[in-house]
Amino acid sequence: MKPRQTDERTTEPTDMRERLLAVATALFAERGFHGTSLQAVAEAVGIRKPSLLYHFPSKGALRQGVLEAMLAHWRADIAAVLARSRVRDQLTDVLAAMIGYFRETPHRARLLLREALDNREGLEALFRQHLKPWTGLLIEHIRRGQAHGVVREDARPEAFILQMIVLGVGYVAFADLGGAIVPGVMDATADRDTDTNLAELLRIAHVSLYRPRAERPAEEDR
Amino acid sequence: MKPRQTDERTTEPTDMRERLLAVATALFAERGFHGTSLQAVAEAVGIRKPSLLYHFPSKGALRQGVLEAMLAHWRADIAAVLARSRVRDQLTDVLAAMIGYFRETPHRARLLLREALDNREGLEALFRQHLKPWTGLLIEHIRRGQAHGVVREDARPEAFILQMIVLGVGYVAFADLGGAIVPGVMDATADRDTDTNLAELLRIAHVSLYRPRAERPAEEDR
DNA sequence: CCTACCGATCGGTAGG
DNA sequence: CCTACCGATCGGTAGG
Repeated sequence: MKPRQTDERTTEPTDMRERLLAVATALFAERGFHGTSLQAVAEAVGIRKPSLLYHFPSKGALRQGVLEAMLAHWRADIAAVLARSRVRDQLTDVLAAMIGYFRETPHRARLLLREALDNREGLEALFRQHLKPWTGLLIEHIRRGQAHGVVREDARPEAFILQMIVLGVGYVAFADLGGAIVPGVMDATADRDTDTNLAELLRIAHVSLYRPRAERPAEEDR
Repeated sequence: MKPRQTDERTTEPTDMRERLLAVATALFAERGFHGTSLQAVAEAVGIRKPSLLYHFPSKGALRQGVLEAMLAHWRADIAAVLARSRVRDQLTDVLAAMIGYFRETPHRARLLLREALDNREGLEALFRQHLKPWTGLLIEHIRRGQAHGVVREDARPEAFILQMIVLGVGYVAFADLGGAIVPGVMDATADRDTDTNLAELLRIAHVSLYRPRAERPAEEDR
């Protein structure tokens, strides 16, 4: 929204800002906000600490920038996901797409969890603005599904979506931890088990949301 | 296992250790390991920092102590939960009991998530020792349920348990964040919605694990 | 975007 | 369990 100030004196245009955001995102995600020093961020992009502080006047401002950049990506990407998957019977497609999206950059899932833990208020404010509208759409879709007899009547739309977000984000963030918790998971080939875990997640979502086909009313268009 | 050294010169016996662990657990959970200073821990129990370092020779040792104390509690409490709920049809009882247990001390759920994020190896080692045997029992129980035709055949026992742990811990840790994510959740009375969310979590678990009663074979004892 | 520098706080030690 | 103290690093500023 704010017109980004371009510094005329610099050789390259200010994509330095974006490089800093990318590096800070990764470091905050892996080591946490308090576990990451400005020095470490600056070093990773090849500048000095005071130069970083020119782009972001404080460490808190950097955090805010990281959070806003992530949410901005979501706005676009979630819209794309929702548009791509024609949601009729397959609301779980949306979930699958979300998880796939997060799996490409597990950074984001971990950063999200961290911020939920130690920056609750800041995250809440951003969520309310950027995420709530989209979850609202999904909830409404579930309600319509219930009216059409496709979705189970005992499902509580809001609570269901909330649980699926928790499950999806948590699953991605901790995908590699499975073997330590449950015997037989991820002891051997990692990819195979990751697929199994993902498939199970989607099965849980699907079974707990949709009525069995046999019990559904005859299907029509729309 | 290690015989705890009792300091003869001290007036009170060394329950100072336990007070330190309790306070450190709370602070690590709320502010994170890197966000908590030894000074803050010492201050909270009313001693000086070097005195803390007498009980725990380093910050890392304190973290380890906190983790081990938590896992030790689990060993006992999980056993109690498993013994209490006669698991026949109601494996979700175990889940409900677990969540109830965590809800009493949300500290533990948050601490667990934090450690999973920035102390992966340390946590893995502890899990492998203390948690895996219990999850193994649950998995075997699910398998038996499948053999008896009570549990859905498409459920993958290991992956299911893993997802339920992620869901349970995540739900407790972020219970108060729901309103910011999903419209209509926790906008009004918090307790009411917490119950709704919990009920939905249990519904999801139950529906996705058990076959509908109608489809089950005639039930016999054991 | 840099060098030079600041006070505060960090985890930890010495020594009793 | 304390006082006294350490070097290192923290986030941030001055000034160019």
